[in-house]
Amino acid sequence: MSMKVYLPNGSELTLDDGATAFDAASAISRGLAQNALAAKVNDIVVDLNRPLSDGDTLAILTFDDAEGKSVFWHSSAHILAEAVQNLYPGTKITIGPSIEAGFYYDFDKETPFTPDDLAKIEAEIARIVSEKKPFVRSEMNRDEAEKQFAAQGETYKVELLNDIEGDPSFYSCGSWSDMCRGPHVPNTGVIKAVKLLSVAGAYWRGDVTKKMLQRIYGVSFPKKKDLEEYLHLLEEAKKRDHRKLGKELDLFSFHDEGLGFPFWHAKGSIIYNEVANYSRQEHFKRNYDEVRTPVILNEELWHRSGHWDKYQENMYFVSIDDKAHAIKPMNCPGGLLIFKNSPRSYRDLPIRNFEFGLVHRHEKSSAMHGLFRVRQFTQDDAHIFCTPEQIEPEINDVIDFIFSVYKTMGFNDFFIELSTRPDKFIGDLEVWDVAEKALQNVLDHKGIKYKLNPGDGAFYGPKIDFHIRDSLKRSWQCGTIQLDFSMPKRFDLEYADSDGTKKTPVMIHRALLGSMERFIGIMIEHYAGFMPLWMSPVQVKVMTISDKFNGFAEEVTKKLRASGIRAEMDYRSEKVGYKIRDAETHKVPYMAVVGEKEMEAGSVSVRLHKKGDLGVLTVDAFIALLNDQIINKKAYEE
RNA sequence: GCCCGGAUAGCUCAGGGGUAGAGCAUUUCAUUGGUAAUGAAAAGGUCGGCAGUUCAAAUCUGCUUCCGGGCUCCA
Repeated sequence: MSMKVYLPNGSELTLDDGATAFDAASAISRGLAQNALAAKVNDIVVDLNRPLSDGDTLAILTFDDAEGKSVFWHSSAHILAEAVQNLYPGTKITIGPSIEAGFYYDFDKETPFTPDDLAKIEAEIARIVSEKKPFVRSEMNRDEAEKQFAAQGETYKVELLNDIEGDPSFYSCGSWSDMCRGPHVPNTGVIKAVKLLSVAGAYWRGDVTKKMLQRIYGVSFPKKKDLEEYLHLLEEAKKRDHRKLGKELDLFSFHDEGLGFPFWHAKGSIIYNEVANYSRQEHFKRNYDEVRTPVILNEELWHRSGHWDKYQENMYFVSIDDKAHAIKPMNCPGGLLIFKNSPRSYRDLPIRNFEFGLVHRHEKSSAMHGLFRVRQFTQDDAHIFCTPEQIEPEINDVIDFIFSVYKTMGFNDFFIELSTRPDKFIGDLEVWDVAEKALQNVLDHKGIKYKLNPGDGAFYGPKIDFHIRDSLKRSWQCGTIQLDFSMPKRFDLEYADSDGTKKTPVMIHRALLGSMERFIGIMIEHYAGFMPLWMSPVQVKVMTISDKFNGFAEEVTKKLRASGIRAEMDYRSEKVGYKIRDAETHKVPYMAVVGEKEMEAGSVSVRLHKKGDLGVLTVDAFIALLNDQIINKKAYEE
């Protein structure tokens, strides 16, 4: 008897009855059979040795597939756990999933792992891999499983068992086994290269009230070369770290005198101001008005807004004339007071008030991270007050606005999350439902892919967040759009509608870049410090072949600066190669080399960083070239 | 807040119970050189802070501050 299965490319494959996914892979090609890690049958990822049925759709998963990687890393975590229990008997196992890049396993062990331990564990893993032990799936009656765990002292597994419906499945490698849904790679031998990266504490089930476990992070690959490449990539990524580049390029610093409060140096301030100027222009184009609200406001306001209830621990307080005041953690209450200051008509709506709002939040010191997580930052914030009918078009426009700004900044790779009502919220349930639906509608109508994050909304409304990854692929929230029916009510905002009745406006909180600090940090990493010309702190370095041409070089520098170009001259009596190297390492985009020929012709030799000599241009032509790129905010061609 | 690791010159880092090392950067002198490092010299440090052990601590121990990697948190 034979059966047919359907492959991803639409073709069908005829197999003997009882054939497995591995048999199918072998039938397709020997290479595929060699690289096969798992299979996807009717959209479910399963073990390769699982028998197929007639009519199944089948995809063979290799390390090139995201799901293949995930199985590979999950199996690696199993081997890690076995290695740890072999070396450190009495260590309890918990969970060990695959993650975006690699895997981890959480252990309960009396003494924490040391870096030396990691090396030993790696060696034990290599031994297990060399045994090429098959992963064998089995099922066990749950009572029996519980008995076994109790006998082994695997208390965490008992707890996990309680959350499972039906009988649990197990995967064993030789004598070692772990309760697991699977699937797994065929045998330990496929995991050729494993590197344990770090140890960290992690609460059992992510709950602070529970015990802290010892987590080991690792990564693995089917080939040694892949691991080497990955580790090299990691090293390269670390060189892009904005904290490192911020120091090297003299952009910003942090000091013990004000932990978490960034100091913007001259060069960093230029980037900051260029971004802010650009933002202002774009807001102007889109009919926003810029406002400015105070940094300190009395405490009562924060009670009214609900922030005090929820975030007082993260707020700073000061006393003025014996009255309690708070330093603003958000700009919205100030924005509400501006709206409330004048009578409003439906004809005024939507009102779009934009603000570079300087906020302070007391983040835990352990949470701080360069410019990404600070205690003082500036939001490119806006509050849109509108009628219910205007919600969807306004949100639609904001999303377009964000896309446009991110594009100019050079970001195509970001992702979107829709976060819904949290446990601690204000306002009515029905209103929340309407608000969530509105956000979802806009996203759906625009055909935007997003991840749903249930329970992660702001306390006053649901939100759409825009996340961008840093050089180490950690994601950070940047843009945000939050729909709020509660604050306007709490602050008794109203407008006169066309029928003369008073109505409460809807408020949309939104930020495009989010935090200026965070976004600039992300940009520094994105560009590896090679900022686009328009925001480069130094756009041109003028340098002479010898001191004899300093006079002319000074004229050139002056002329460039008179045209608004940030040019600096390197006066040092060094060879031009030295000055070029210096400019290159400081990531200055353009170098203007001046010698005898240039002085006679009134020209400069133009050099672009990373590219090299572009030839000779007259000073005017050079200025025109620069201005074209600056005004149009052009990116460098790669 | 919790777990682990770290802190030596402006930067990157080596060293290690007996008066502190390198490279780069800085300053000075010589050199005036055509697209990623000219040569020489000088200067630069309470080895994060406090206590303890010791004849002697940058080195060992404890505490503490800050930094890094995670967990938790992130309006």
